[in-house]
Amino acid sequence: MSHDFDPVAEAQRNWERHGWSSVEAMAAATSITRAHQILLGRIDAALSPFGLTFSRFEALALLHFTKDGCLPMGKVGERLQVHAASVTNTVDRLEADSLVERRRHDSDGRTVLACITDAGRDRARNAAAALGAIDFGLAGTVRPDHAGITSALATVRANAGDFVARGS
Amino acid sequence: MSHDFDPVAEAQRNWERHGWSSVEAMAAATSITRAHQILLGRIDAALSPFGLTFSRFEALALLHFTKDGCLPMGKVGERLQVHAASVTNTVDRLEADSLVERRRHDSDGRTVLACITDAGRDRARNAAAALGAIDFGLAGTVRPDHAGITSALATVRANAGDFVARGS
DNA sequence: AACAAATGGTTTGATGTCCAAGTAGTTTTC
DNA sequence: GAAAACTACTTGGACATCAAACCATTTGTT
Repeated sequence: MSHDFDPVAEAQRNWERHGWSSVEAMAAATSITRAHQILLGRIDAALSPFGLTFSRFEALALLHFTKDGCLPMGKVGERLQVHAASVTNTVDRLEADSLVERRRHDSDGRTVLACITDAGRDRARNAAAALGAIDFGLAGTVRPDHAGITSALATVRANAGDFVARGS
Repeated sequence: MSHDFDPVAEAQRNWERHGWSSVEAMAAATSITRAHQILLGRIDAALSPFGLTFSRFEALALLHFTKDGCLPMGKVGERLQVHAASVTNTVDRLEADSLVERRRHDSDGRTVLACITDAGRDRARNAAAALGAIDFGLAGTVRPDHAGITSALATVRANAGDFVARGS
């Protein structure tokens, strides 16, 4: 499975050799891309026994965390940071599996609520346990690394407007 | 654009509240996913004027870096860490744009070589400059952060077999 | 030689993402 | 109160990815 070299280091050498700019940024971006690919592969593998993908799991968990298990489609996309069209797609599949159901909003006819079902809650709990068992694809790294990763990427997310960086 | 809260911190609170495990790993994984999403969006936006996506650019750059501009399809997938079917798709599009051309291998009839054209080299150089101009989507972060991100993710990649961790 | 196994690519089908456009339903404005 | 503007969601199109099935060419075995 392993290579004779580190792909990122190799890319760095090539960029330098050709005099291309922003080598450090390139390495960081490539690392993020690769890490994402690795994690997503492991996570989806852990979730497949439950008939879920990471996207669907995230939506399911989000609904599970809400007060009454419902959330307007738009809010789901906002929280998960995905396009509205993706939410439609995700909820379609979850609904086909009876893990979520669509309901009309009482006072606003435009709004569609996605509501988690009891089966959905069970599925979410079991899937979450499965993800915990593989440490979200990060098994093999030690705990301190988790915080290191999170904080190293915090600047990137803050810069994109994910949250307002505060003094504390 | 920014939210009232940090989505990652919010998720962390929810996981803790429900007693779900591996909270730190979840936060790290979520951060990686989100950072990837942010970067890919910016990178693809910077590349679209060139008619390229990040995938196509990566393939083009890889070929540009080789000795004679050619590489077997399989090697491309290996280096870029993508499925063979994705390479076929990517090269199809690059070829349609005359940035790459397929050639037969001299001694092995099974092998197909992807070779970058002169137009492909020009496009690669210009696109690389455009990516450098936006610091690979990391503009806004200061240089030291780049190395921090790269090293924080190195353990993840090493653990996945991207490279053999060495003493040095 | 002759047949079986392995290798290299492509094709097909299912997922997932985004964007752009379209359809309702709601609010604003004059 | 009717037209204009806005909001919420769905649909359709373009890409990218992976898995599995399928072909063609080599290589290995007997």
